[in-house]
Amino acid sequence: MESSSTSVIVQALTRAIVEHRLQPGAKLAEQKLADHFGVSRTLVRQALLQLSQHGLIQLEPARGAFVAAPSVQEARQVFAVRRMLEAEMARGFVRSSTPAKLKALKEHVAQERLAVERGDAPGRTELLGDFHVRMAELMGNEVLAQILSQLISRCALITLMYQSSSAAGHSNEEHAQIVRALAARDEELAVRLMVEHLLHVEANLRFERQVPSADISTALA
Amino acid sequence: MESSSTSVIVQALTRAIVEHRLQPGAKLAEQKLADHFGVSRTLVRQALLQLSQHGLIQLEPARGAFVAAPSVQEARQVFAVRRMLEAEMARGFVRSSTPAKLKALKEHVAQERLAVERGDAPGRTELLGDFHVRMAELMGNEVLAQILSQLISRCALITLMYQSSSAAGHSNEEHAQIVRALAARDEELAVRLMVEHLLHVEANLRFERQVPSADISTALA
DNA sequence: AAAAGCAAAAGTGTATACAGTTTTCCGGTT
DNA sequence: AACCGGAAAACTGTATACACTTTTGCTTTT
Repeated sequence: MESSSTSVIVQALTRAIVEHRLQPGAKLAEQKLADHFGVSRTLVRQALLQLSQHGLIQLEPARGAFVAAPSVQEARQVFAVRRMLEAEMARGFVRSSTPAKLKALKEHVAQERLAVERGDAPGRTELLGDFHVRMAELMGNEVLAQILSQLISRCALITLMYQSSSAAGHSNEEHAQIVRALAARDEELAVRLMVEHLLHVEANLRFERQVPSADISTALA
Repeated sequence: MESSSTSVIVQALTRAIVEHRLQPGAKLAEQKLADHFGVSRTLVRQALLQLSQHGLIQLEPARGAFVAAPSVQEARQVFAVRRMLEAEMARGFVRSSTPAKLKALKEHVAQERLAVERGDAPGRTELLGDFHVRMAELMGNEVLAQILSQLISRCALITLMYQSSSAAGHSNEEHAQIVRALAARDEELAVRLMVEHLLHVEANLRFERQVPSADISTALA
């Protein structure tokens, strides 16, 4: 089993959603997607099923697939889980860190900085999220990395819905701080910085703001 | 979208795998499952795709679906993630606990005890796992509850593969201890007991033991 | 008798067909 | 002019069809 075509579609749609080229609430018609990717509805449906499990789209019976529009409550829950995982991830990273792993993280932060300075919004968002996934991967825990990867995709969608006043540079600086703490092998500092970083990101979201939504039922929800 | 039939199949197969009625490595032929559930292969394939994402089955291209046989490494990763999530879950539970929530947990532990005393192996395994999911649900974090639910299904499979010398009664007693700490609103104790509980469960697994596996490639892996 | 080879059977991967539901759009009514 | 109603179009949910791959089992060969 396992079709490579399906995962291509999943990745393409994930990028489109996370980069905000598909706005929350937008309808994803199966036939149109099938035409676009040059495959049958069968494969599109498999991809949509996966995306719904990742929390990026919502499936409504007999109505179809829509880009997810996470509620404030859901957004807070996602961030709460991220704090749980990533605090301990920082601790574990200190314990299993090597010069090579630290170098990889430092280089990633440098790339983030370039994207921020370049004003490259999509690349910036992707790199800022990937920092956290990269850490999980470097720790060698694939289970953690996969879960985190999905949570961070959802966060990207959330961040773009409740558009923060672009704290991108701030995030990049905090990543740099975290890496310094990891390099110093200061467990408690690394954990604290990570938790505070995630709290900052969440605090910068403007939950009061209503996003113009693609369909009425979402707007009135 | 969203077919109720698919989730029925997912649940039925999950139970069968977790209750060890399907042994690791066993082949899951699509047509046989389709006949058994009285549906077409289409729905079976949707279900298998979901189960593979839950880590309960493995899909091999053009060869089909097989009940997962988690490696020792994967088992340790799953437990590591559980410790991350559940330590902080215990802390959060103390902060948001109410008499009603505590009562629900106490009753659950009592049910576990009955199943242990009754010698009801499948019911016991399910209840011991559900304790952790129930906690997440009572905290009101659905994102956490869903992730934990999947991790615990994987743990049930792992536990049955690396069959521990039945520490079921021990687990039940530790659950009771945790609930007492939650009732006393002792955050640090609750967190410590939870982490130790998970370490005990993991420590009781006999990773050296090789499970008789259903097919050769798995056996030789 | 064991091994290699090949044809038939079984199984997976993708596309298509079809039934049932939802959405759209147009004409009639108030 | 706004609203309601119904037929047509579009779309989803499930089953089936078909091409291609893997497995099986028998036959042939060494």
